[in-house]
Amino acid sequence: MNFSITEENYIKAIYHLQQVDENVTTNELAAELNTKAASVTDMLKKLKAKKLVNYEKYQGFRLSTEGKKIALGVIRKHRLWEFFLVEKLQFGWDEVHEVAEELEHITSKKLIEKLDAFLEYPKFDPHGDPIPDSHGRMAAQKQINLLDLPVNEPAEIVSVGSQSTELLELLKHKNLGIGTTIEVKKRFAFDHSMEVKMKGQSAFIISQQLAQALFVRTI
Amino acid sequence: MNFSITEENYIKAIYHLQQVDENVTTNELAAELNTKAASVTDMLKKLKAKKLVNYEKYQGFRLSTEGKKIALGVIRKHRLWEFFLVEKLQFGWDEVHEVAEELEHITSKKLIEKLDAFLEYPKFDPHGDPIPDSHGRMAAQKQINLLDLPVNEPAEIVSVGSQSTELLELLKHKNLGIGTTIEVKKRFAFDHSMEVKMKGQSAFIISQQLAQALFVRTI
DNA sequence: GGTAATTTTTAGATTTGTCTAAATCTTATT
DNA sequence: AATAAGATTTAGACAAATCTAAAAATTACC
Repeated sequence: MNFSITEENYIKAIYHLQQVDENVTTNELAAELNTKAASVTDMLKKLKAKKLVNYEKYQGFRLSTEGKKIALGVIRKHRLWEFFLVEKLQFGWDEVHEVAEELEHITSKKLIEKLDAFLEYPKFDPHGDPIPDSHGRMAAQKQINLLDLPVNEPAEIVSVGSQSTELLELLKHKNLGIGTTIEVKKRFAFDHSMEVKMKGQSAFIISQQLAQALFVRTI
Repeated sequence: MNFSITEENYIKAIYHLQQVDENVTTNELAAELNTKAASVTDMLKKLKAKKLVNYEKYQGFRLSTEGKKIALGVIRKHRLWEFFLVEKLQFGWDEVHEVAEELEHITSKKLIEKLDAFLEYPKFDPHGDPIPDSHGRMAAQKQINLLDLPVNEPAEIVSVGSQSTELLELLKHKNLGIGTTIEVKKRFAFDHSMEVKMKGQSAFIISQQLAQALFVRTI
């Protein structure tokens, strides 16, 4: 079956919200999609009729098995295109999100399989997120939040918590990115800020908000 | 300004019809787009309001200068993507049209410039049609119809007159394609069929309809 | 030049996705 | 357990793009 771009965007958004909390609410989804609760209710009826969500009035909702499959398909396309944009077209990793939001809705199955082969079956996208394979399977990222990284343990940044331009701009400014090696030197309980250090550079302070958006793997 | 996918498809279709006859009619366009004359009239009012067509009720219409610019932009994207699909993703040249119909509507300007660079600024797409540059300029194809090719003059196929799957299937069957060298051996006035020959193969017959769909350049 | 045939446009309806405002349900509080 | 606050749904409207059927304009023809 085929789905509209809007339907795909709803499904993808529900998938992302489910990562945090299995049961998704109307207001949460409206906020995620910059739309109104009433519009969400309308769309949920459609998605329920298509058996993509399990939804009971006033009770919240979650994706059905079929819905998850659709979500993973869209995410696969999104992340493969991001990889293509960065690795082949020399885009910066902080400027590919919007373009991939459009490319992910191209329908050809053959296209995405051939693109995957052309890119030599990458496992992670430029933001460090795993790319689902054609069956929806993806590598588990055993990553922890920078807030939870013990002091003096070098770790590699593997993923960022959001794709907002504001965050990406800040990361660029501080020269932080996927693959950067970083170490926590000191924590300040008052505001949860922390002093961190990159190899060969002097230490600097990052805020709680920023630390929370960064995921690392110890090395 | 930004245009909807539907608007872009109308503009592109008008552009193509104008190649044959400068003044385009409502019915022609409806046939080209597989829609109804009433829908065309509605859209023409919109395009006129946006100053993309010169249109007077009942009088037919043509693209404005601005409209032509939009059309060339869409055609540029379409042909660049076709080139990408064939050269990089190993698609057959007869299976790229539908996919490119979707890709041509991706809006990022930066994407298309980077794609152009990645492909090393190709001048012709896999069907032999010239690719407009970022200013809308394209190489003129001094090509003639196979129907008009003199007997015993070897020529190279540079373009096909339509992208219909029926035509492409026939070409594949006969092993004809862009770049094929061909020579007319004999013409039959009765049905305008002709005997042609490819280097190292025995001659065979092609119909008027097929010959009409092939454009060649003598060598 | 008047009528017939054809083309084009208008009028009114439909579908998809959205909105605001009002109604209804759930949850939190006392 | 009653009420207030908050979340969710319904009702009714709107814009984009489409359709069918009917009206209007153009063109073709005798």
